[in-house]
Amino acid sequence: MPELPEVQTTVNGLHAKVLNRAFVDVWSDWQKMVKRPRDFAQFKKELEGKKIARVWRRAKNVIFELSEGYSLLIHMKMTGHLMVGEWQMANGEWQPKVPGPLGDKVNGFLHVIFFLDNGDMIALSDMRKFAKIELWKTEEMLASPEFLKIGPEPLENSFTFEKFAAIISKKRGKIKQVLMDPFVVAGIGNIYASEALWWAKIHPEKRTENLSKKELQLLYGAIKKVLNAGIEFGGESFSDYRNVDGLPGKFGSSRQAYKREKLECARCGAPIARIMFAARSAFYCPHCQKL
DNA sequence: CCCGGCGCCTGAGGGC
DNA sequence: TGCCCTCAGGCGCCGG
Repeated sequence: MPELPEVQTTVNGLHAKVLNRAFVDVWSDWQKMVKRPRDFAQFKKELEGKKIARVWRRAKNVIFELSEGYSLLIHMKMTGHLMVGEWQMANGEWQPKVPGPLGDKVNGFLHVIFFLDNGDMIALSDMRKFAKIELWKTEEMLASPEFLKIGPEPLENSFTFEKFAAIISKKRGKIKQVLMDPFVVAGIGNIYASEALWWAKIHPEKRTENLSKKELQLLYGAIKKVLNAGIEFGGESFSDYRNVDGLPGKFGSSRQAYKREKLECARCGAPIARIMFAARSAFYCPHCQKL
């Protein structure tokens, strides 16, 4: 489940490996992942020959800035991950040319492969096929309503405490749910929301209107802390996430709450609890995270 | 506006 | 061994 740190790790890896390469072909066995243009043949035709000038991230979207004013946007959703390497078709399946992590079972759900002009390939593995691919004119993408309404980037300097507090004060609801809203803050998902609330000692169901300024300050710092740690460790691979080399991230070693149900809280020793709301599980310490 | 719930998908893991 | 159920959850969308 790639969230901001996982997407950033992917972007960093892509940027290092595919800069200045041009797309020469695309293969897919699940063409409906391509949402724009809806027609796959048209998508392929428009993409071919475009050169990668930059790879960047907005919220959880991986964006390839291309030549001729185009951008290729990929959202990996739940189980998607992008890898760079070389694969070949054998017995009706794509196999990595060189044995190694790319051949791991987790990496084997290849549904889209982009072929580059140096023989390298960018492969999208996505077990659950939720990923979304869109080819835009960059200007249209940047001006699109869905892009404009994305919330601030929590790791940018412009994301000040004042801005964060102002946004939260406008939203009513349970803090964890509000944090995960991509229009409130970009890129925080289930894992990092639970982690940030643990560090800030705030109960995930605490309502935003009941948060003190002190709590908001702690939460603001905790968000930056856990996201930066996530990037530093190359992401979290509790589920299917892998980096561009097909390898798992190492954030798991510093997880304090997520998926630690019944294990001891590192701060007070009480067992971590799990509750469900908004169709999602939240993990927290019932002793030191206050409502 | 707020909230909940479903759809999109499929594999892992538990109960029986 | 195998079948059925639940769970995993980003995000758009719909409806009360």
